Amino acid sequence: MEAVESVLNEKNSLEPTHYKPGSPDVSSPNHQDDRIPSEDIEGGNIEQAAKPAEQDSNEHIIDEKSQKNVDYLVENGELKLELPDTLEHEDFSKLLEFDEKNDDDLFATHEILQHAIQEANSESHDIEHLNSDLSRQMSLNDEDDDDENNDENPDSSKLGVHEEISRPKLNDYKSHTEGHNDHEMHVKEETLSPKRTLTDIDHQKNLSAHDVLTNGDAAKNNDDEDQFNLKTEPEPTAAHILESGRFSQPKRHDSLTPVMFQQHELMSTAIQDSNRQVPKEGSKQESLSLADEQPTISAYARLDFQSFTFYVQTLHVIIGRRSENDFSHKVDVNLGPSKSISRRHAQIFYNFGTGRFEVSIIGKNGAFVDDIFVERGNTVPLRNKTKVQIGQVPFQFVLPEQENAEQPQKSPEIPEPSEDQEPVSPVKSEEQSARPSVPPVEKKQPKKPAPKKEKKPTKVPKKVYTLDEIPEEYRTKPTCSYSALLTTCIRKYSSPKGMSLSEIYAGIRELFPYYKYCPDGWQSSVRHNLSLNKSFRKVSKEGKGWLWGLDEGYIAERERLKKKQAEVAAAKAAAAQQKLEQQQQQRAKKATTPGSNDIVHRTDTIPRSNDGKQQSISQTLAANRAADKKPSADDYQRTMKYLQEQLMILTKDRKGLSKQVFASILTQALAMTINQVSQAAKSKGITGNPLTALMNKNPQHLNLILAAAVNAATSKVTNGKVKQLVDMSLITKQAIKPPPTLPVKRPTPSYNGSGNANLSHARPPEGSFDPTSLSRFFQPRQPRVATPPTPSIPRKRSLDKDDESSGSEETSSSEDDDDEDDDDSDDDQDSDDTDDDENDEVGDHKDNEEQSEETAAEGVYE
DNA sequence: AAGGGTATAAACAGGT
DNA sequence: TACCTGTTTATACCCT
Repeated sequence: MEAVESVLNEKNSLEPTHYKPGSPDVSSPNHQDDRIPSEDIEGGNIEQAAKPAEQDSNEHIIDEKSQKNVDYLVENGELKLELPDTLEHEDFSKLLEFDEKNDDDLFATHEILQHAIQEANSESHDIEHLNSDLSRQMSLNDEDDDDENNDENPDSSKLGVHEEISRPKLNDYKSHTEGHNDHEMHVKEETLSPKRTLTDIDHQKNLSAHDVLTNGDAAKNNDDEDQFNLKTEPEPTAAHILESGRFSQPKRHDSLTPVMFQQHELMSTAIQDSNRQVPKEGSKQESLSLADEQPTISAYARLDFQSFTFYVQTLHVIIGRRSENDFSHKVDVNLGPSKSISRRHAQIFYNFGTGRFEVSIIGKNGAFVDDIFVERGNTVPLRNKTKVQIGQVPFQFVLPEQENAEQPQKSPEIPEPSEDQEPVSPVKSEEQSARPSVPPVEKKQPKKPAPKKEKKPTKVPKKVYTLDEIPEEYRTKPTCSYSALLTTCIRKYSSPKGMSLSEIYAGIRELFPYYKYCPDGWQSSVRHNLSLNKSFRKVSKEGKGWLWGLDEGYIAERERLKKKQAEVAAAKAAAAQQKLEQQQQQRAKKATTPGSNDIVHRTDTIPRSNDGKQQSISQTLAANRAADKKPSADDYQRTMKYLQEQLMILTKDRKGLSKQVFASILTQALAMTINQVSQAAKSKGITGNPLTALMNKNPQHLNLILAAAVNAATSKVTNGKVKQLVDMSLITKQAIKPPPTLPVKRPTPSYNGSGNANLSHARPPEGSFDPTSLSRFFQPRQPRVATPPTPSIPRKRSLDKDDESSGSEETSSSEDDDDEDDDDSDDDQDSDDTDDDENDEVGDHKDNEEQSEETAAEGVYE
């Protein structure tokens, strides 16, 4: 308590600088209505009073056209800054180039002056100012979205007392022209300062140690007026505060005395300090015609945006995004609706502990301070002319002291100005920590011990996102390969001249935001791919790099090759399967031979189906039953021949499809048919050659299956452009070439009886066959759920691989082609969904897209 | 088990 | 000089 008392007696002061409002008439009476009556505050109603005040009076959209209103508002200090809606993109886009080179231009727009006049204002947030520190601390932990309430509530009670003191009064601003008043105000505020200190101290109690290192120190040292001296600085390093050596303010400022900012001064200083363009001044002059007569505006500092100026008249300013009708949260400086800007993106506040203004980055996208990226949760000091960029909106923090260097320093305490624009280093400097306290004097004279010639800390390390910061859907890496990624990207964004590497990077990030958040390294892979994968070629040279494009020829060739391989694979698969079945049949046959009790025995030898699983008893039995069936090298041949012929018959009408496409369709259809029939039979424990059996027994049905497969394949291959090649409605009536006479007399017994769920429809004669039932065979392939954790984006392996896998072994036959199959599970379960038989919808857009992309992108390095 | 395809990382050279 | 771009090499993993 002693400390508190002493603090209260302190003569620290924090006073705003006085600016001349841009508006001509300043004469209007103070408009205190919107301000929180001190009674309320003192009476402990701060919370109640504060909120309405914030919402109602803090934010007014300035209509540049209604100068009158503006003036009025300005006068009353109510005016809050908000970007004109129209400013949004185009205007901001100019600011994209914010960097040293463009500083001048950026800040040269004449609009600045105009806005300076109109928007000099913001005031109030009384409560907040008081709490600057506290709210800062708190907000650091805040999520972007839950905001102000959290900030203010907790402390408001304590703050209330200080409120009256710290709150700048508009009256004062007006009377400024008479230098004397300044003094008065100054004094007035000094008395208040101590309370702030108290507040700070109080806050400290409530804050976790790590949150308030600086303040904590201050509290300890508050014995005399120097309580805020740098003594407390020693370890000002709250985890969240990053400062560069040069920023380290050796000493704390006992007070922050406001300086009068006069418009004309601003202009001139601006010109000389920042090389601002005269034109700007001119324009400003226009609007500031009354400059001389105008009262000054008290402000601690100001924020120079490209097209307006915001005067920091409170000790706590929230910068963020607010949509037009959203008054749910307070924003002192509205940066527009861009989603890249958080609703509460940053807050500027005066840190009594360090005696300077600081900016805390609250927004999840971080911000740039002097071109250095500062991520959320960090706080950096603000020096004169510190550049800040939030989203795409840059602005400059300007301390009056610097500007009015000529003027007698009213406030030696104001954070030291410095001409240099050295960037803030995210790394804490040794200097700072090493230098416990520096006499106020020091602070002024030597620029800074930091003779750093440092240009810029080499490179800003990319922000490392925590999981929470990454949108859920962008946390997992896309499953598609880089080559697919690149192909897609180039297809989508490239101009005929190609895309530069950086454009490709950007395109990829755009396509897959995952790459916005993931650590760097993928770029290397991208380059590697561009170089090695022949799908990509250099189109033209630009600057130091090339513009990249696709080698469509190569890609087409690749595709063709792939299809070919797919065909071969399918054939192989079919052959393999056939062979297998033959073997099984042979064994089964043997098993049935008299005197052999080796049925059981055989069960051991045959037992494994291709998938390596133990054959079930029923399978074994089925195999045994089929044992007497004639081995079927012939069958196989015959069946294949039949299928091929039927395919040709069914697809007489090629609907203009190219040979290549057509071949692909046939291949896939054949593969589908074989796999599905075989699989269905297998799943029922049927051995033998179900295809042959079906062919023999019910060719009509087989044709239906074939037709459905053709349509599915067609839709798939053509990406839905052609839905069906075969008219299913006619298929049953279509002339069917009779199956070749069989050397084998009887149809596969095994198939005969039981049939399987899928084939069961075949039992009844053609007439009763419901083609719809086939649709389930050819459902569009679902993205493989099996592929573990990585979801959001499609599967990864290329088409050809899938094709191959389809044929490889029966195990996989069940899930054969990625593209054509549907999972087994589907077979039995959602057999009769609403699919139309004929148009088995093959894949949704995405599926198709991906497929084609992947297909095209199929990357082969050599 | 071998080989192909792909992902990563890194070294290096040349350009800006 | 720092950084970007492009090439090349090496290694590892997965899949067929």
